[in-house]
Amino acid sequence: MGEEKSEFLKGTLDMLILKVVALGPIHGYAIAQRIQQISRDFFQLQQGSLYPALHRLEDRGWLKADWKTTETGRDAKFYGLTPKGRKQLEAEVENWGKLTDAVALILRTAE
Amino acid sequence: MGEEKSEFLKGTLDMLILKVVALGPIHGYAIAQRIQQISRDFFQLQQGSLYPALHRLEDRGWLKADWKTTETGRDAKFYGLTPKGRKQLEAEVENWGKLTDAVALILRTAE
DNA sequence: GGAATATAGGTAGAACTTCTAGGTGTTCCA
DNA sequence: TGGAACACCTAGAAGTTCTACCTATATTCC
Repeated sequence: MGEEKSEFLKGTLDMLILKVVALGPIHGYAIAQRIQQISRDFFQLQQGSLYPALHRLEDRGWLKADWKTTETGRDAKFYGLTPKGRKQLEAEVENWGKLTDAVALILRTAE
Repeated sequence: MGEEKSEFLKGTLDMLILKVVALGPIHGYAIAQRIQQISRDFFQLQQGSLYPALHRLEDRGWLKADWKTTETGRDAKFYGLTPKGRKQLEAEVENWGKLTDAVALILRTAE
């Protein structure tokens, strides 16, 4: 009943992943950590959301992955943005701005 | 290919409906029109999204409906906010603020 | 040495929302 | 009288995200 509930990503997950990847090559596990850190723990990205999302973005040609070795000697898939992915990120950011503007218009309405 | 695509509500639909209903008793068809008008056509709420959402909100005890007659002499279900619905709206607005703040933190990050 | 924890990858299936595409009937106006 | 706008609705598909699992390796602590 009174339990804490995990936060919904509300359709922003793809954009957030693209943005974090745009900062430089990074592997999946670190993407989740970064999103959580930067958002000050608001987003707690579960692996069951993360990996399907990464595969989806790769399938669409927005991300490209290479197996490399991390600093700590582990095998990990490093993701990078494709040119298509960069355009997609721009489009999503623009649309996010329009969406939040539209929501703000409605939330500000008073009778 | 180059066609216009309908806009996603990205999980905001419930909040938007609750907000519009909070402005005063209103029937479903008019809710969709208002959301579209106030958002300057950004949101184009389809009936197949609208009515299931209204029933969902009513089932959860956030909305209450009464059949009445419109000014133009038609039967319509007028929706109003329950006390529970008002609390839910406040909670959703608060969470929306936190969500957009968290997204903004990530989008503003530069390497 | 052995156990626990953190790191790193993943899948399966359910739950939920939203969309597409239909359907019914009424009132108004040309 | 016939079409557009109004007003209600459902079914089924598509898509995302969640819960709950799984594997394996490196590090740290007892």
